[in-house]
Amino acid sequence: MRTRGSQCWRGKFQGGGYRFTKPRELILGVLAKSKKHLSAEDIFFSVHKIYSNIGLTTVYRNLELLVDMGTVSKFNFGDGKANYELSESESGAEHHHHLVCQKCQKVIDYADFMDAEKEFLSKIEKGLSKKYKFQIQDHIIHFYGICGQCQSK
Amino acid sequence: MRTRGSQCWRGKFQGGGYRFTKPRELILGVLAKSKKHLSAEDIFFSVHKIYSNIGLTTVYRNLELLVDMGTVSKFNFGDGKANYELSESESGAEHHHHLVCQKCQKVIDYADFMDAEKEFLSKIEKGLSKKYKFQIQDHIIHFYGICGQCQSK
DNA sequence: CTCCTTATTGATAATGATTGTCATTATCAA
DNA sequence: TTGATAATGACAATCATTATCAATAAGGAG
Repeated sequence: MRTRGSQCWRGKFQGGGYRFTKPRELILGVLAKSKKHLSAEDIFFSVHKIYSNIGLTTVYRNLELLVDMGTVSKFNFGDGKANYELSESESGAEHHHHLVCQKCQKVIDYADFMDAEKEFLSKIEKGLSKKYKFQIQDHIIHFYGICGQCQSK
Repeated sequence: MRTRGSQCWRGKFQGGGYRFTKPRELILGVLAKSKKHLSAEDIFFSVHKIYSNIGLTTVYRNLELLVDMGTVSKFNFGDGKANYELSESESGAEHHHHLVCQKCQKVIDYADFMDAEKEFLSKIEKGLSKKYKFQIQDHIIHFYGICGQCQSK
């Protein structure tokens, strides 16, 4: 279940006719360690510390590729920049969703009530994909509101 | 329940110490007629047809205000631009969510299974807001996948 | 109705995130 | 080891959005 070590990633790339390069290894390494959504720039800076040759363009290019490969998930929380994280199937991370504070833009991950969610999704996914002929691959649930800190101001 | 006519909107603005201006009237008019998520540029062009003085900056400024007032909802579907629509409480529109095609970026609204959703939300909202001290105001559910047209290509 | 304060506007420039270009470099199959 | 070409990085370009600022207009006071 666990995908460990860069050799495993090598195969993913080569299987798709892609090459396994230093930037790709390091970008995935950063994502794997962080386990929380990072912006392209965050990733750029992290990689830059250990590989100062890296270009921001390369980070964007590879994130796009990784999203296409299904290895990485891309989110938009409404602050103008995209965030990326290893997709759950890759990271073994818990399935989770987000609470987005509309004052300070903070994002809280939560992974509670997944039993209730599973029950809910099982009820509707089939119906939706039939009615709209839409092949569902993924879903997100975002709650918007005010976080504790912002409430007490 | 129905909020009809621009005089009703006038009050909303004036109540908040804002003025009721032509651009604001027209922007709301476009949103009210369209009933589907429009980008700032979409709105700009629509208003421009009947009021060619309008500036794109003004559209952005007023959309921001309207979002703050809770009159308009802002979405990010991941295509780089934000989309706006009258919030449900204003438009009387059905509560709905979105199916986002990852190939062609098309967005399908759906309003099915709302009973199941209500049941699900009632189970988890209270728990979430307690556990994370997060005051929930709104939520979105997006399903990502491939739409019918793109499947048959 | 007129005046006056000031919220609002629109043109413009500026920003910030992301994408395109292209010559150079490096991967990996043969 | 070598060669075809995928991938890179520097740079310029684009796209959405935001800041600036002088000119305009909404609406309350008189």
